[in-house]
Amino acid sequence: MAQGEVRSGSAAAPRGVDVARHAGVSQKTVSRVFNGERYVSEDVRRRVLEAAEELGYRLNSAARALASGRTHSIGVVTLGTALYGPASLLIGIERAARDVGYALRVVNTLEGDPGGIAGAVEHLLEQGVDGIVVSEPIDEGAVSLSVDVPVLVLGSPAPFAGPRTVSAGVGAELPAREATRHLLGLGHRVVHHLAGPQRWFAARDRLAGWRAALAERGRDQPPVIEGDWSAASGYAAGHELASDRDLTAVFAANDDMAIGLIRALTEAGLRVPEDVSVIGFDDTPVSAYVTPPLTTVRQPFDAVAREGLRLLVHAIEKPDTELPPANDPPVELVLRASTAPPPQHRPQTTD
Amino acid sequence: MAQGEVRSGSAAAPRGVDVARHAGVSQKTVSRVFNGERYVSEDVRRRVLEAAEELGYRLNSAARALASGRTHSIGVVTLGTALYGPASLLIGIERAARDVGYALRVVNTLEGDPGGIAGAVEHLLEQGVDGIVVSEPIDEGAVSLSVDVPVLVLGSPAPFAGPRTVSAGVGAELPAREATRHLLGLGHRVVHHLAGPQRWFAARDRLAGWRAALAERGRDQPPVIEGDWSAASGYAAGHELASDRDLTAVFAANDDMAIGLIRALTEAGLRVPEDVSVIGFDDTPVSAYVTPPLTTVRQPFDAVAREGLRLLVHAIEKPDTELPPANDPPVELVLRASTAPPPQHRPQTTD
DNA sequence: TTGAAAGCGCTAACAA
DNA sequence: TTGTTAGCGCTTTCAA
Repeated sequence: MAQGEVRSGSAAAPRGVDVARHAGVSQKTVSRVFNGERYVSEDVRRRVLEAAEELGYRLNSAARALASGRTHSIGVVTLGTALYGPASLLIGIERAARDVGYALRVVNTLEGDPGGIAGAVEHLLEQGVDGIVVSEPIDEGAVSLSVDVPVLVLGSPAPFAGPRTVSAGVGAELPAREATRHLLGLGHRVVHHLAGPQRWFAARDRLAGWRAALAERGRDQPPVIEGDWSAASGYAAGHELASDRDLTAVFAANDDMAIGLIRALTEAGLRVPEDVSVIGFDDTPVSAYVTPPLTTVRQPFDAVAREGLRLLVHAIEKPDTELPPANDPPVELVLRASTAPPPQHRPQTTD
Repeated sequence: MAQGEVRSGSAAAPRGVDVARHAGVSQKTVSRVFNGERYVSEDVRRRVLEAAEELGYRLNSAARALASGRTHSIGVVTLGTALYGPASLLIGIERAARDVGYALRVVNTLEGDPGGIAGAVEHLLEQGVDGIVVSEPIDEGAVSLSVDVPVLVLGSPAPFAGPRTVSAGVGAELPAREATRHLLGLGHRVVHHLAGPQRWFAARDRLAGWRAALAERGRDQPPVIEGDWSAASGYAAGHELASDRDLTAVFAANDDMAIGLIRALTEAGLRVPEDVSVIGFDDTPVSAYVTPPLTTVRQPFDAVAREGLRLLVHAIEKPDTELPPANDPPVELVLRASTAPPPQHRPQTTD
């Protein structure tokens, strides 16, 4: 194993003045160099950089923040991060933030946390951030916040009204509708929905898309079963649904639930997709490799995060100019083996 | 939808002196109240709190950090966070950190990033952190860092030597050995290993455990196949392994690869567990619901994070006292349906 | 193109 | 128990 060595700092950290003295310039000039300001001669810049290197100088971000009022950091409120969606969004946000020179502060609010999202936002505000991202929010009723920085809401139309609130990745309804249409197009007369927890806006959108697809074909809407995103809840739902003689197709609000659902159906003696078709949502990395490989909806998490951050940074850095046009990245239906036409031998009524 | 309202800040944020004036005390007293210091009369405390509430006062953490030299925040370097393990660790870290009053700054270093872990650490140091967590590091050769804060390395024996380096969750070898033993105990003569990427220390530990289990029984070690943690890589490996007539058991270094592997074996006409037993590692939330439900090793990510943070915070706050004894939380073998005795009909040689 | 001076809002050290 | 004073290391403003 390659061992790295860590030089533990001994004396106090060098400051800008130390570098300045070393380079024979003023402290302000050091500041100029490190902020990439204009009006620094090439010679001076080089000398400052050398001196800084030699002393192991690092800008002190606390001092910088205090003097400038800007922290160059963005706070993220995320829920249930171990879920594939939120985790993927977080990665995308970090990436995009770093690319534009912002650091990330993270607060993870699990459902049921005292204070909820509002508390998490408050916490971030105390830490000092130039902007806030609320990733995949849930409905916590009326929330009143005193926020003086721009807020980006990811994965739902902004649940907080506010002059400096932007959003991205709000397009879950349409793909949910398409997923349902896909099943309908295969010939299924009824499509059941295994919904996500309805406090999540993302879950509501999917439910709405499903309803819309059924409505446009004039189909009945069977009762909705609500899960909690977990495979375990999908499994429980599957046991319930398996007793329904009319069951031929289910649209699950995420892949994990779809996987649990399929397991339960399999245990009940139903084959997927021969007896029952199942479609998921998210396209997690394992979804293509479960049995049967899951037909699902792929979400462009990275693109959503990047797009959202673009808007947020604009709102931070050019507060008085208009927002650039939003272009939500496209969501994609991924056809695999868990969906098929309904079984022939089942009784079929006419329209 | 319940709409929250956001009161956008208008004037400049109130400062400690403003609160002080309002409450008729000195600024220092306000500071005392907000830091929970002793020697503040109940009456004064109440007045200060009321004034602060009224003005919407919030401590300015940049000023605090500048004056005190402490940021009350911890930086996390994490790799490929969408993986279940790292994502779970991150949640645990955030939780544990918040519980002890620390905020979190996150840098996500993907494999192949310029600068790698060292660059990420440097980045955190610039932001100002009181301690650093390196979660599930990979081997990037000799790394030389000038770090003057304590470092916690999660999931591997510290790859950075250093006076203020602690570690937790380093026990992957033993459970890997037990997983292999389980297969051996079932009667399998050979256990193959589908390894994780060997730059990850976590993957090396699992490989070592597998080797150790085979060695203690004097069994041959078949060639190791190396994946990249993904189900896709497990699938590719499965196609390779399926042609091996002797294949009856595989220990995969994580659940995702195990799932891909099973898919490939299934496609090759091999049944799991009747023909081939497969055991995974991690116990992701879907592992119990794939077909067949996966026998695996459950990692106590939350406990590991909590334990590690306990050590880190000790190193931060009491740098001169001895570390409390480490107690790595236990890892647990979860028996499900993907493992069974080897097929009877296969030719069996004697020991 | 460079520099000097004046804070940013807090905590530390000391006094009262 | 409370207050006073002096920085923390930068950026801002203004002057040279």
